[in-house]
Parts: sequence; C-alpha cells; structure tokens
Amino acid sequence: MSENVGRWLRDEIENSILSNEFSPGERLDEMVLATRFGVSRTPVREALMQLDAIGLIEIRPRRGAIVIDPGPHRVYEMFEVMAELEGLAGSLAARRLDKASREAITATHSRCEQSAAAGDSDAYYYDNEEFHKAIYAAGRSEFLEEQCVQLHRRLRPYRRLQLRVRNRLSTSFSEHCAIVDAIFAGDGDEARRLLRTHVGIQGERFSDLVASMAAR
Amino acid sequence: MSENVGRWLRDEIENSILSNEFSPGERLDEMVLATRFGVSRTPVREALMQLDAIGLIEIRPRRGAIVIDPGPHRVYEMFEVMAELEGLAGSLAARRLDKASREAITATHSRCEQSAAAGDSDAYYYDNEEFHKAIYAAGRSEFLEEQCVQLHRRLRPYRRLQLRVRNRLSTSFSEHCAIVDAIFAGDGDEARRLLRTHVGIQGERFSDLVASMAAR
DNA sequence: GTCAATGATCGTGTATACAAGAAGTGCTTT
DNA sequence: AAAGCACTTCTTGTATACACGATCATTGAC
Repeated sequence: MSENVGRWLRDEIENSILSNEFSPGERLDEMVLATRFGVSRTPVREALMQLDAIGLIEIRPRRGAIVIDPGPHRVYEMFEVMAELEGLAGSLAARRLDKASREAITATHSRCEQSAAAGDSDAYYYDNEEFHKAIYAAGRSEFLEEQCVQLHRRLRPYRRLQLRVRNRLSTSFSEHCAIVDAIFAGDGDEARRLLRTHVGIQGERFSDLVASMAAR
Repeated sequence: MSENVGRWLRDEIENSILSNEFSPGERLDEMVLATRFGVSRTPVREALMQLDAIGLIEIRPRRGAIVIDPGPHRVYEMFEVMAELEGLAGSLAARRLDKASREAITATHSRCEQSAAAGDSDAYYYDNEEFHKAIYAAGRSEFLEEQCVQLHRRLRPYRRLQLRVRNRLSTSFSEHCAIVDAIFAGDGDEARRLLRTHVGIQGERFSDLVASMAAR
C-alpha cells in the first residue's frame, strides 16, 4: 500500500475500472467504496477527484460518480491519437537510439516473438505492452513517454480484446519486425508511418473492435 | 462561481498558476488558500488533488503541494507533442471540413489578420488561440479536441512569450494563411506538415523560448 | 388509471476535529 | 563555535459531523 491512502485508493479504483471490475456507466458510491477499503469517505473522494481529472470517471455535482463509457467511436478516436503519439515516439527513437534502448527493444521484441510463436495471446498481450513501452522510452522525451503510457493504460482493455481477433497475433508481430527494422535503420519517417498503421484501427479492424466490445 | 466550490477552486487555482500568479516551485499552503477563498481546507484539497492528477502541481506526501516547474527542455517536449496533435487535427480537418467549421476558421483567421496588421500582440495572442481551437473542432474528433485544448491551456503562458519575439507575429500569420489554404484544399498531409512546423519549436525558436523564460 | 405534488430518505458537499509526520528552534555537548 | 539531539510547532492526512440537494415513493387529484 502506498504511503498515503488517497493515492493507494486512486490506483486501486483505477485498476478496478481498467480491469472492468467496475463497468462503464456503473455508479461509484462513496460510502460503499469507503467501507470496502476500510477507510472514511474523505480519501475516497480525493481518489475520485483525481480519476475525474484524468477522465476515467465523471463526477456529476450532487449526483455521484459514474465510470465513463467511451463507446466505440470515442475509443476509435483515442486509438487515433495513440497512433499519432506512438508514431512520434517511433520517429524520435529512430533518430536518438542508443545502446540501452536498442537492447531493450531487441529483448522485448524477441519475447513477443516467442509468445506469438506459442500462440499465447495473454503472454503476447503483456510482452507487446513492454515492447511498446521500450519504444516510448527510446524516444527520450519524458513528456511524450508519460502521455503514451497514460493513454496506453486507458486503452489497455481494448488492446487486449483486439488480440483475440483471428490472426491478429502473427500480423501484429510481423508489423513489429518492420518497425524494429525501421528504427534500427534510423529511418524515422518509416518508423512513424509503420507505427501509425500498427496502432490505428483502420477499416475492418474497427468493426472487429465494435464486435468485441459488444461481446463483453 | 461554479456549482460546487471544489471545481471553482480548481479553475481558480489553475488560472492563478497558468497566469504565473503562483510561480513554479512555489509552495501552495492549504490553509492559506482556504482562508484566501473563504472556504475550508476540504475543497481546497480536492482541487489540489485534481491539479496534481493533470500534472500542474506535485503533492509530496506530508510535505505539501508545489507548482511544477517544467523547465525549458520539458516545455520543448510539450510543444513537440502539441505539434503532433495539432498536425493530426489539421489533417482530419482537411478531410472532414464542413460548412460551419470552414466559416469558423475563416472568421478567426481574419481576426488574426487584423490583430497582426495592427501589431497588437495581446489581441493576436487571443485570436490565435481561437483560430487553433477552430481547427481542433474542425477535425471532428472529440477526444483529440479535448487533448489539444488541455495541452494548449498548459502551454498558453509560453505561447504568449513566443509572440513577443521580433517578427513572430507576421511570420505566424503567414503560416496561418498556408495552413488555411491546405485545409480548404483538402490537402491533409500538407496541413499536417505545416501545422507541425508552425507549432513546433525548431532551431533558434528554442533559444528564443529559453531566453524569454529566463527573462520573466 | 395516470399524472403531479409533497414528503421521506439517501448521498453528496463542506466544515471541523483529531492524529501524525516534518520542519524548525534552541539547548547541550564536545 | 559547530554539531547533534530533543522538543515544539506547524502542516498535512484522515475521520466525523452536519447541511443541503436529488431521488424515490406515497398520496391525492383529475
């Protein structure tokens, strides 16, 4: 547990939302949360305030907090922005790549290869996240890295759903290969382009997303 | 005053920070703020929590809140991300432009023209903001628009400083012209490219920024 | 039978009280 | 005189109390 209860609660509730324990639209009762975590309403409220500020929940004055339901269209928009940010990270990574980042990318990339070969979508889901984070870090822009990590976090549940689509695992991995090649070759524009299409949800992938969101 | 004190305080303190009334590094005493605004510590704390969540201040456990000092390098990184997001907004705007958005862009653009012609950098600062917001809106991506507005808000003080640089007003406006042309021509790639360079801080503009930040 | 009005109930918004840690101050000791 | 330690004080973190608005149900009227 973190040093202060408010922060701990924020992480706890955030995780519960992102892992779909609290569903979109669900009302978050302060008293219920307080008793559940064995604290008073004060730190619960502070945690909710923070989650409201980062857009995970909505606090309607005098009417309590509800988990925001982005809906397919907004999720698409979020992926669109994510694609753009990852593209930037990739282009910076290609220009600024150093030894440590190169090794981190190589390591996470080969872990993805193993999970993809094994057809283990849960393992791939985790390794994929580490791979992308390695690219964020390689861009050497702290602010960009933070933005990427935060948005990635919010999109996590949907990224996971996407991997369930048939053949997505092997497609994803082969795209990774091209991305790694571009970054290692120092080709920033190509890395940017590849990451944009890799992360974005073009064409039929949007309907796949809608379908998987509806299936929950 | 907003419907609840917490939100009002958040906006109030946020504005005070962004208008440099509270300087970077300054300690924000809960009790001082509470008495200043004539409320108790509870809503003050809730406001501070939210400002911490969006990265404007840092709350160090048991040691109070301080206004974050981004420093030139981080401000540069923020502009880099802003440029990318605005580029995306511009490319979307070029593809999705409708009548209302077109009129909004035209109107704000001509207001910029007048302020630039008058050499009124304060007026231009305001009109420029409206112009950029018109482009965000024209992209028709709510999430992107929100991200742009939020980041624009945080960069506002620095954008203002930049306009003080010699000739920046007329340069900025002529860039606007090219951007408007590209968007109206439906050339998304060109709009993206132009906005990226317009917003980003390349070359000597970075040293201008550093100089103006130091001069405060 | 349906709709509206009024009162009861529940939950949020704010203030205050209390607990606990951090920073500053003054004393002692070397 | 400088450094270390204890004590005091100030500020934050959490709990609780109270006030007010929203929601819901019950009752009455049409």
